[in-house]
Amino acid sequence: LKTPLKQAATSQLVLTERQPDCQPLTTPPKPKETPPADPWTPTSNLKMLISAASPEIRSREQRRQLSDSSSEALQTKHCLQEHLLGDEYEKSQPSRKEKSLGLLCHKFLARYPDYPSPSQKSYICLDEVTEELHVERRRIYDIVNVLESLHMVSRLARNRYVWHGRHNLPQTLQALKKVGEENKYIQQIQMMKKREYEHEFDPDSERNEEMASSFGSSEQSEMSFVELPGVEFRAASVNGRKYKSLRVMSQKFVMLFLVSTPQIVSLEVAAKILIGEDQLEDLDKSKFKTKIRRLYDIANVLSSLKLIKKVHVTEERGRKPAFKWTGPEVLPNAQDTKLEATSTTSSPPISESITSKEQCSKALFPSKGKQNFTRHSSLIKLVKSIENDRRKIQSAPTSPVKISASTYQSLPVFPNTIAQFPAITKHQLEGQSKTAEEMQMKCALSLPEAVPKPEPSQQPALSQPLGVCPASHSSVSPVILPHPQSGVSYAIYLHPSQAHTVTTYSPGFMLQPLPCANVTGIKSNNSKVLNKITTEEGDTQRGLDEPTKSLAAEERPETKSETSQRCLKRSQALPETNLIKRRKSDEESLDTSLTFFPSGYLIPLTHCTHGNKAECSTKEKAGVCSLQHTAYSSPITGVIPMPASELKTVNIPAFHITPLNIMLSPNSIAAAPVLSNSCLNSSSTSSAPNPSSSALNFMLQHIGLIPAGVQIPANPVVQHVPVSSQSENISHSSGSTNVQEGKVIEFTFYSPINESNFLFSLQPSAPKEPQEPQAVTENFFRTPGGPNTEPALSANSDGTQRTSQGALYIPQRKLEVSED
DNA sequence: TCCTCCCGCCAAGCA
DNA sequence: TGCTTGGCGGGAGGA
Repeated sequence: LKTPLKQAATSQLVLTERQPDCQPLTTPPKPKETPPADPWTPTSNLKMLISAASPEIRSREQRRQLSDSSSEALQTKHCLQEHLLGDEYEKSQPSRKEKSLGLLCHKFLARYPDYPSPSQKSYICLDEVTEELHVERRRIYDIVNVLESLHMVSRLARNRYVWHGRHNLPQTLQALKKVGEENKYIQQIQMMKKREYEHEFDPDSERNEEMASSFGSSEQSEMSFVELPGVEFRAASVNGRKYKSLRVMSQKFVMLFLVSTPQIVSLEVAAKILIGEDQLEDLDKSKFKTKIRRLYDIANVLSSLKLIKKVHVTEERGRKPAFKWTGPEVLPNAQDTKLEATSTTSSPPISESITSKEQCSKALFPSKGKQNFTRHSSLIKLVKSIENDRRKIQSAPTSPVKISASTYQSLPVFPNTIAQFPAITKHQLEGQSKTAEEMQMKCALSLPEAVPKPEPSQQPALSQPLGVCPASHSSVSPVILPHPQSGVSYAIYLHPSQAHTVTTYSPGFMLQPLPCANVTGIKSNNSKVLNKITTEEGDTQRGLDEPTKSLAAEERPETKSETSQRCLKRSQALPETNLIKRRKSDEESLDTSLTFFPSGYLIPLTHCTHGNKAECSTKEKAGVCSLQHTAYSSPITGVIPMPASELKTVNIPAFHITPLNIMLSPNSIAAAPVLSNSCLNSSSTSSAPNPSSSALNFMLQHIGLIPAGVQIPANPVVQHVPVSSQSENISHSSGSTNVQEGKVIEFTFYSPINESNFLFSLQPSAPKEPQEPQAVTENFFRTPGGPNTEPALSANSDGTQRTSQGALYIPQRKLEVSED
């Protein structure tokens, strides 16, 4: 940079030696590094000596100078510019992007035709390529390895490859798809997601370990390179490294796209699956990172080949990088190719052709497990008509939209698919006016969550192992509340934030996933299942969003029109889908079409045992198991769900109930039927005690719905809970809520004793007076006999007076309940 | 801060 | 033994 005059004058040769160093693509100059006092580096010194000693070398250098004169002039100019602009030099260097593997791959591919004439083979000489593209050999290997995995090139000899172009691509892709199916990548993806959710909730649970082991065992352990006949694999390192090579990884990566629907694979999932094939247990961060790095390498090349395209999948836990398959559609085993997959999997070959529909059902009904049920459309109609009959029996007000929405939300956790399940199944089975593509899309959209799902209607849901339920779906965290005095436990279903408070507050509390109903609304399901996919270009987004929208749109009207039916269906599935989906974004997603209204609620754990379909059907016969029995057998009962639209109206998002106030008096505990949570594992349909008014009253008193003195007559059949005349207490203690913003809250209440569901409507007895939010909350959770124990209440299980009598004014602002 | 991924070390394996 | 091949991870540019 600031060469001393002395040296500049010393040797023209040295100068010319240095000038080419300015070339960006050769050895970068390091002017700054040159110590001003000693510009003679050992290298230059040596070169000068050699040059001086050998005329031949000198003349060669001169020739090179001449040949490069033009570019040199430019470079000199460049150098001068650098001198002038100082650290501008660095900017003149090719940016990182310009050196990207993707761009390099583009350059590489541009050298060869996509479909070379078979008669004249193109050969690739690595030396030439590296020289012409001005890259390191190492980078070319990255490209060539991926191309090799697609049989677009094959290695001929050292330094020498043959270019096949895209001739073999269809065959290769088909082979890869086949192998991918054989390797059950779909299941692996599902398993992985499931595991992920479980892990999020319960990182050290045995279930996770089981899952991990099953995951590890289910996948192919030593899948090797998938070859095509005639395109043999002649890697330099045939053994050992072959199995870890970028080639194999690339093939697996492609397989993931080919087998999954939609053909979108996130890097995270891909990396985990690829690691899982080695050993999932040793999944450490560095390994994961390395895998991700390699996947980026592969993805870059595949992107250059226009086989995939980068997208982003927005999930509840953030934006994830993913890639979407944009390559040719691979028909599922349309024709049995003469492909030879050298996979060592023992999976039997797939003989039958798999239609997209079948894949769909495959994804939704994984073969393992007992969830492999579908409901025939006729059954759906049957259920519908039953439900209609029930509606007729019940008065119009008894088919509350709100409750329906809530019950609809009280969907299984598994939700996401379960939520759409009936619709999907219906579509699948009826297949009316739906194209196969649409079907596929639907399935696809539900795939991300397509863990093995139980069919709601056809089996006693409680027989479902708890472990199947991904607890982490729960939006409402069930908190097991052990009570030392009674030796029994309660489950409180809380919003995560509340749950957190609880755990913070009381170390004795323990967050434990329970098989409880998913209280999240369908929208949240949708939003999760139908991950919002955004491409960088944005075009794909439209395309992908559309099905999302359409599906969501399809769901919404149904929510109203077929709510009852869904309620029925889902209520039957509740026991096993008792996990309440946990979502951090619950509050944020209140603008969604449906959501639930979180609250704390004490539920004796007996619920999980008592509620089952058998009982339900019994009740149904008796005309008691109304559509509200969505809450049936589910601790969800305490959750007060509301459609988001309504929440919007009353600004409920801020409604929080601090669980710290949920205190049980020893007396009440003693009075309540409580079982240890081991009963949760029981699938027995053990008969509940005879309907007991004391139990019912206990519950009602505990949630502050009736004063301690009020007794509700026990009757398995619908009861009208007398409205307390003392309900003014709660209203008078309030202070801030605008009457116009008040809202009727309805919710179902399941009495494990009565085995009945009760529908409650809450209203302030004096709507003119604003209510104090805290008072409301307190009354919700106070122990019997406490002050202000009489909230206005009308409750019945047939709901006949529900809307007309009950109205609780929900405070507009956040309810903050101080510790009691 | 996290995502991306370039870069080059260095070991395995081949000629 | 030198060269080719490629696994691997540090760390830097970019978003």
